[in-house]
Amino acid sequence: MYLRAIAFLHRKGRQYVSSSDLARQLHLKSPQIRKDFSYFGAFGVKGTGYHVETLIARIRRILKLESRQKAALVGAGKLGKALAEYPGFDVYGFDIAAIYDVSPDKIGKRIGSVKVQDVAGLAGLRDSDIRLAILAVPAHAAQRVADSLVGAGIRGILNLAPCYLAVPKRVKVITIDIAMELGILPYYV
Amino acid sequence: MYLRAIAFLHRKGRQYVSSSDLARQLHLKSPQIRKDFSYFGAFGVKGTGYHVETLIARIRRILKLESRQKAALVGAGKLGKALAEYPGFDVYGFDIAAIYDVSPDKIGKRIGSVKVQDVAGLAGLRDSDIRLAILAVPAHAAQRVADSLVGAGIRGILNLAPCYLAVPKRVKVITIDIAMELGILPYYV
DNA sequence: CCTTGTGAAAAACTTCACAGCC
DNA sequence: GGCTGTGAAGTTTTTCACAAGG
Repeated sequence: MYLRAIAFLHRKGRQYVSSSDLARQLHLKSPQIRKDFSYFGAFGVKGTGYHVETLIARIRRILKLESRQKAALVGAGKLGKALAEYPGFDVYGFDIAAIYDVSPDKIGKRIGSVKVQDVAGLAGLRDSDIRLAILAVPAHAAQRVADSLVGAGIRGILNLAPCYLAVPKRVKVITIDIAMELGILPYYV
Repeated sequence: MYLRAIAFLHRKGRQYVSSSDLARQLHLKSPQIRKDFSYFGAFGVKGTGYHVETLIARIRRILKLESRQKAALVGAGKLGKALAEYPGFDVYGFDIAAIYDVSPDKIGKRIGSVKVQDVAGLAGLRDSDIRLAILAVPAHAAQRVADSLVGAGIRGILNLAPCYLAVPKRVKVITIDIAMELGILPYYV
């Protein structure tokens, strides 16, 4: 979250940022931000703020994002295609290095520069250096694919299907349920 | 969140569910769930659990989801198109009732049964009963569109662009930054 | 025996306040 | 004057423990 806001300032050529600047932008209180940053190890400059580039490097290291990482995408439907060509992953240093689908119509086609492979071959991920996967398949197929991903040595799954996934503890799952997020809006209006 | 899990049980024909069942499924502790439900007003049956249909009705009422709601979609790019045809919104009772884009290539075309309109006409939303919007435009355009939406009387925005939006307090914004979510996975693996 | 509902204890998080430094 | 770093205070959230009911 911080990374996005700070990277934005960095692109605007900003050298230093103060906790209260960030607080305003992120709708947080400034001591909150200082406390968070102090967990990273203190490196702010009193009277000036935090050095933007140092801050970015520090956060990247904590998130283990120093080097570019590869991720696999499973599901080349409309959502999958949109994600495959989404430029936003680049900011965090991610490359979509493999794409899988069940549909024979899609297998063999290219999305960008990546060829769509048969999900049946998911196990082949074990021999690659891909340890993250994005799941953009229908909910009813999600658990099955997740099992294959786990079997293929995947360590983290970003699940776009509206369901919970049962996985071993060593695998981290983050679920984004877009419809659910929309569902909580009426509560506030 | 509860709604998704409970609706799932409902489709499987389950009549009652206990707090510990849900806890297992949602990776929470059972007293947590009982406490949450008790805020809704207690209606569990001791020794049996909660009546699934009553629970769904109760949650829908709290989230103001009793009747179907309309939402506008701004941005008919790849992501926008994927969302427009995403069946998941239906579960929560949402209809995508209007779609907007800037591109002349897209304006006038249909996505599903909805015709894409020019964003310049966003203000026309004021005369409709649409009070929620989904924003699927590039980050650099998001604030501008958000301003138009606010001007058109929109009360809630689901923002898919990786940026913060400045809006009046009466408007609720929920931002989903898919790349950011992927970005926190390496931290855990 | 299985469950809920809830007060009390514990933990986590947030905010405040201010000393110290540029 | 403007800002960081941090202990202390305050607040919210989570967990525990258990009485009471089907």
